[in-house]
Amino acid sequence: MLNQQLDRVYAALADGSRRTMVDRLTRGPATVKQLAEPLTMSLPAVLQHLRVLEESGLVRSEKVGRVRTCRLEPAALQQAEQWIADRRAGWVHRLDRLEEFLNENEGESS
Amino acid sequence: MLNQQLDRVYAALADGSRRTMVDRLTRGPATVKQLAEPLTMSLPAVLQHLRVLEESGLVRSEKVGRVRTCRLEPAALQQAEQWIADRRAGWVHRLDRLEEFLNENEGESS
DNA sequence: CTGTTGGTTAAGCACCTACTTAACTATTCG
DNA sequence: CGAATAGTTAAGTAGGTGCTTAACCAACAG
Repeated sequence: MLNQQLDRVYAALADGSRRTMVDRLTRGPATVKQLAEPLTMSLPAVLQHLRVLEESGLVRSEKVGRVRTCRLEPAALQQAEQWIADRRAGWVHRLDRLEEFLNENEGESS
Repeated sequence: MLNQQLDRVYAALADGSRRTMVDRLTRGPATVKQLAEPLTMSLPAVLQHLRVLEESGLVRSEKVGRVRTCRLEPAALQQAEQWIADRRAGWVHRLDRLEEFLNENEGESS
């Protein structure tokens, strides 16, 4: 459940165009046109990226009149950050263990 | 350059099996066999996941005798964490501005 | 030397992804 | 109204991903 959501968030971030879109949205809401502007691809392609971002939960959008306005959903971003932070924390804790010292110095005599 | 590396790190993390492998490696180095143990797939499949992890820079491995030992490369993990942290920081800054706006216009209508 | 363990390579297959173009809808402007 | 704007849908295509099985090699263990 949560695992699949993490899959989608990381998969969404694994594309430069989508990261550009996310980056733009950190500076405030934007229309589809505005999100497309810095990208060198057709509008339908942008729509498909947007769909990936929405399905990952990173972005939410709402249509008013003929304009769709997109905004960031920081909870999903935080979830992805947290997973990494937790693992890095575990790794740091391991650094304190004697076992590593022993492994690194195994058979070192001269 | 760096962008492609980020692509690869996020793509590597976008798979539950690979995250399981990374998680295992936060508890110390492991052989291919050990990484494969909790996963319900063939050894060649695990090798392919390992290759993705190595190409992303998240994992480094070394073969001694017939045993390949893998360990985490936390720099890549930190890079991925940092990208998100930077964007979240930008978003938080924007929130402050919104809050400011709301405060300035407090009680202005009913 | 022989068998077992740990890993590796190759080939094949079922999806999935990131685009494209063409055609279309719905809103707003003059 | 009619044209321009903003977005959407559909269909096709090239290439990538995540597995599988079969066959294989290299390093120990007995």
